Amino acid sequence: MKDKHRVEAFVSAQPETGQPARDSYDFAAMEAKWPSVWEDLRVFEPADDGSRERRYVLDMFPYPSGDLHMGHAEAFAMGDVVARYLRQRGFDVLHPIGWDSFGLPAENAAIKRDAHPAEWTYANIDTQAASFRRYAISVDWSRRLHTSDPEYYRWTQWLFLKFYERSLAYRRKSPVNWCPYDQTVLANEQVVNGMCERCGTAVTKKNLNQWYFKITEYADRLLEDMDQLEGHWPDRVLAMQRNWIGRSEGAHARFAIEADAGLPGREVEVFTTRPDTLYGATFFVVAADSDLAVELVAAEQAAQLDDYREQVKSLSEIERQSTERPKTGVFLGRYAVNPLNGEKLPVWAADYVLAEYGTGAIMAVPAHDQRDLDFARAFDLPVRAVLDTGEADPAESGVATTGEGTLVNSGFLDGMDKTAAIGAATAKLEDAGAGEKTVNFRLRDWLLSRQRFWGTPIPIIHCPDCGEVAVPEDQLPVTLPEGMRGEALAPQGTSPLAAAEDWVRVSCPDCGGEAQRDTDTMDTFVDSSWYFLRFASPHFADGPFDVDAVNQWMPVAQYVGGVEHAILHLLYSRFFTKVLQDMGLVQFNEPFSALLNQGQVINGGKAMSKSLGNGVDLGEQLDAYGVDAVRLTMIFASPPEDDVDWADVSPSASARFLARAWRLGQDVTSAVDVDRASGDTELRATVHRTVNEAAELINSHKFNVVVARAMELVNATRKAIDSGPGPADPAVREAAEAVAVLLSLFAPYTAEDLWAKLGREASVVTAGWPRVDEQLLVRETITAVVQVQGKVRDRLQVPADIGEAELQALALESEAVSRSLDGRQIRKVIIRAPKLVNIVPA
RNA sequence: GCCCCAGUAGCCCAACGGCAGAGGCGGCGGACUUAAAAUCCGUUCAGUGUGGGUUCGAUUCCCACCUGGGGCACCA
Repeated sequence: MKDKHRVEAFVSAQPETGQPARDSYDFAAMEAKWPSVWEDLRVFEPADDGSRERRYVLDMFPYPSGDLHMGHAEAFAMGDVVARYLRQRGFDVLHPIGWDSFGLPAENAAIKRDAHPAEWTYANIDTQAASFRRYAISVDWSRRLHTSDPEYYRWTQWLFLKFYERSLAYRRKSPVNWCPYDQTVLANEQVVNGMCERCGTAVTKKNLNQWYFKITEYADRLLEDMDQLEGHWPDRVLAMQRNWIGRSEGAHARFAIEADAGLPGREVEVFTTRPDTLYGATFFVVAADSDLAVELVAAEQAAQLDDYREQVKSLSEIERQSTERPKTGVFLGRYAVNPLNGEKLPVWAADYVLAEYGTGAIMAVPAHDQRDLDFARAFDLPVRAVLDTGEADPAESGVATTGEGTLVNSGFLDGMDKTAAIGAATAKLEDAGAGEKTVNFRLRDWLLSRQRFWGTPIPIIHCPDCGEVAVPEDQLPVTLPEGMRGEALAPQGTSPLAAAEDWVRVSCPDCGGEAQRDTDTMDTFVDSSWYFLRFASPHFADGPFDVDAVNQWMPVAQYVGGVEHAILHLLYSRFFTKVLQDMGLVQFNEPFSALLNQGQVINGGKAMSKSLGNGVDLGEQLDAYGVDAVRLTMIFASPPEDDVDWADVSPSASARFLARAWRLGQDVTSAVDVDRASGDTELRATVHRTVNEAAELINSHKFNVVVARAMELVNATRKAIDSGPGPADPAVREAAEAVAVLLSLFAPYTAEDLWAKLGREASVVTAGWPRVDEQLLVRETITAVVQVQGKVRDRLQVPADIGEAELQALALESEAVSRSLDGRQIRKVIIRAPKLVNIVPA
């Protein structure tokens, strides 16, 4: 760290410095003194009695992966600004904390140490909780929760069963993403560039029987309701969700597959966004890995298809997704009939068509789709352009044309433009009963089962006679089996729970016969999809939450967290909320009204990492500079959503500022009850302007600018004491108290200590936002700018209420103006009294 | 390839369409000191990525491009 030596000097100088009569700024003493006071006063607990308007501020709850790090420090500092501000504004603020305490790392640690995941998990939670207390986040500790507590996950299970009742949870066998390292399945959202999001291993496909949530049923609402979030959520998060949901409008078209060599005729539907190009279809492709391919293939080509499918299966996800790879495929020996023109198209199987998207089959229009064109050129299939875009013929150029143009070679569509042709072709399909307008989504159902131990057991019993049976509500929670630890949890491709034979064996709730528990556990994103609801009534025993409490607090007024959850957690939580709304349990359709993505804390332009050796230890920073200085550094460095580069900031400077602010407290000599209104007008105006502006800045999340304003206020107050109206002026007290309240949002210890130094009683947390006197915001004189053709030529001190004519007259008298006009005629004068005059010469 | 965001001083960053600079870092100078640290005071530095457009006036609005960051991507 570049200013390390300065810091040491600063810190070690603490005990001896200062003039004899003055205390020195001692952050360690403050950190020792105030937490118990706050606890006794219970200032961070909401009254929850309806006496004041409620506001819910929430930080994404942490995963207990060790002690807190710099990233936590930043995120929670941001959330705390909002919570503390709203409290000062008189709202009843709910600001809770809990832990997302199920998950793989605990299990891996347990295997390595021959321990139980709970031991590691709860030890880490204790460590983090202690650090959070030191860090003085203003949360209501009485509402603390952990998703791995049976009293929490019984309700996760209850919710699963409610989804199951509504057919929103179902089990199906299908090819799923499989991580060979973690030995478990992954949701689509957890596969990043063909790799396991968690460990980076290349993901493969496995055909397994797994549980899903039917999130696709909510695709439309998840998309539409984003309108409400517009302007309150970051654009990029909304963009990512839209992208992920992937709505596309188009048409279904049904192609008849001709009967052939003993195989009956049948129909196969395709999805296309370009029904206008139907006449340009020259072949037909089905996904190689789909059942459809096997069903369609003619006997003669069956062996070839088998070989091809084997070949496709052996490819990793990364290889398969590469767009560089040449097109491959096999002819299936069958023909499809174009519903519009009756043309016979050869049917192929290829891996560039995805089984899971659309219908798993496409009509190939090589002239106007690059992928189809690549395929056509690889297998020498015909290319027929049906939209004249004025570009080179795709058959010659090898470049598919996708722009606007006029339809050709297309029968009744000829001469139409693209948009008209899309409508006309779709209408024709509908008339012919061969298709219809439709909307397709990229979003797939959420695969929620995991073959791991440390998670919420799926409350289903498999009975040989009755099939899937829900565990009756009164038997919840289905707790994890006791006594499993260490190696017993090692991944084997099947769930570790399967080895707990006594646990697995149960009697069927329906028939009483011998049955088996489902041995999978839930994705931990299920746990976190409803925790924000539990906080409203964390000890409620008769359901996942008290409906009234939830409807009083929710939706969350301000959610704070990293952008890494842009699609996973946030999409799932939105989905849960909508389902709960449909169940009548909540009265809102979106859980988080506003979202703030804090940036990351990096060091030297790069993410902190062990391998780079550029990690910064939060504990060391706190020891060296104090909690407040670290918090202030995070907030002052940049706007909340930008990254903070620890190499670019100076916590020692933050500490210096805090000390300067805190020292104001010892210079104020007026009594606590002095009449502020009798104070120095100039300083008072500064105070009121600062407070007024700070409020606006916080509303627009410009916390860094608020800190700058607080610095200005401290400077102005210092000047007033040393070379202005002096320490006894009531305005100095007013200013110092305003500093304390402003600081209470960022630097809780310094603020509280300053407040006490000023003779006020704890706590500054509930001191209330200073009332702004509008009179003091009005300036008596103002600097008017005189421009000639937009360039500043003079400045005039004028009364704030000057009239336009008067201001114009003054401006025209200016020597600088006449010099700059240089005899030219005046064409026009623009006046914005009292701030500006712009003279436009002819 | 498509989508989103951002480019202001040596650095981090401010600036309702109206004086480009509020705050801080760093640098420089000074006060205090035997000296240094700490503290305090003062001071330096850009015309806003590029090119157009709208406007009396553009960092701000519009268009195109460049650079950087991020997301999606064989999604029919």
